[in-house]
Amino acid sequence: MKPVPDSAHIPDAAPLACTGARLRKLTRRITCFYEAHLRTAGIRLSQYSVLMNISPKPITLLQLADRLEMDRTTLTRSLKPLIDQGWIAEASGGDLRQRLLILTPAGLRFRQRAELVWRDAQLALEAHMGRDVVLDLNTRLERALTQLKPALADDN
Amino acid sequence: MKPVPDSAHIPDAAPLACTGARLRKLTRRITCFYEAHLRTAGIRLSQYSVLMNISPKPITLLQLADRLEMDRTTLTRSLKPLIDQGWIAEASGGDLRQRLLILTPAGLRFRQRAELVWRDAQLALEAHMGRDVVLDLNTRLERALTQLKPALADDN
DNA sequence: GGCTATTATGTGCATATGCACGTAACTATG
DNA sequence: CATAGTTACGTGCATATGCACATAATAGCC
Repeated sequence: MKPVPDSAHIPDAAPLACTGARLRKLTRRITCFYEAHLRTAGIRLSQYSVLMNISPKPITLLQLADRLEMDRTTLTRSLKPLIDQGWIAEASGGDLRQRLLILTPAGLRFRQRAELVWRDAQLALEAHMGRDVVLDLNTRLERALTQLKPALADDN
Repeated sequence: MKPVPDSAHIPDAAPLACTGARLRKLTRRITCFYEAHLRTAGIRLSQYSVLMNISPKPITLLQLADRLEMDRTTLTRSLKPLIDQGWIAEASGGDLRQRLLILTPAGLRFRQRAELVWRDAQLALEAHMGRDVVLDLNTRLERALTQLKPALADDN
């Protein structure tokens, strides 16, 4: 039997290796992987995410940002190229403060093409890393996302 | 017994939900979490990573980038604030092409303080998400990193 | 010893990221 | 209905990220 470790000298609560650094590293690599494919469609991974989360039904910028769980101001800037391309447009509604965003018909068509390319990328990733590894990773990411809810803004 | 699925209609190889999008989302949240702590030390998470991967022994920019597994040009720019703060300096060596980087004594002192703050952040993350979840996540990230080696630059 | 291939690095460009600050539009209240 | 508070948003700033392109220094070869 192993002796109970002396918590004063071998702290049980020693922090794990930096999760943040690992995450960033993996995100860099995987983003590169996806974008190597998506480049043929002329779109970035984050832009693809935006397109997949918008529909012809108007949605405000804030709502879209919430859905994507990204910073409002980041989204503002991410929209520009998508609007320039004509894939997303603005509808006018009652509240003059809000921007109502919609997926245009051209955006829908483009999205369908992009989806095929994304699919290739995802399958290539699964083939490269091992489908079970990717599946497993997805599960853990999902769990982590559940455990770490959006920053509940310290506005209290 | 379940019948063998008809692969023509229920493709067994249907791609998983976008791993890249999840990763980016989690990275955003976790980076925010760390930085909320690191802010008190006046440093960014990525800068902290750089400091933890450099020593008083000279290392070239390319070697450091390889060690951090980040793009060379990203590192170039990340170094600026660290050099401005006096935490990292440049030594001159034989090959005039390369920048030899070293951790300064001030950098070493700062790093020790920053490490305490990082430790708080990591422990807080573990407390918030559940230590087992974080441990598990770390394991999967590590595995994924192993499976997805750096882009082997298509320079062949 | 020169000419060429290779190597180490910087920089422009286009996003991605989020905080602090500022502003216009809407709402609630007296 | 005027005023104060709230809400939805944009923008400046400081990085983060990586690709394409440019350049200086070194190495190899005849």
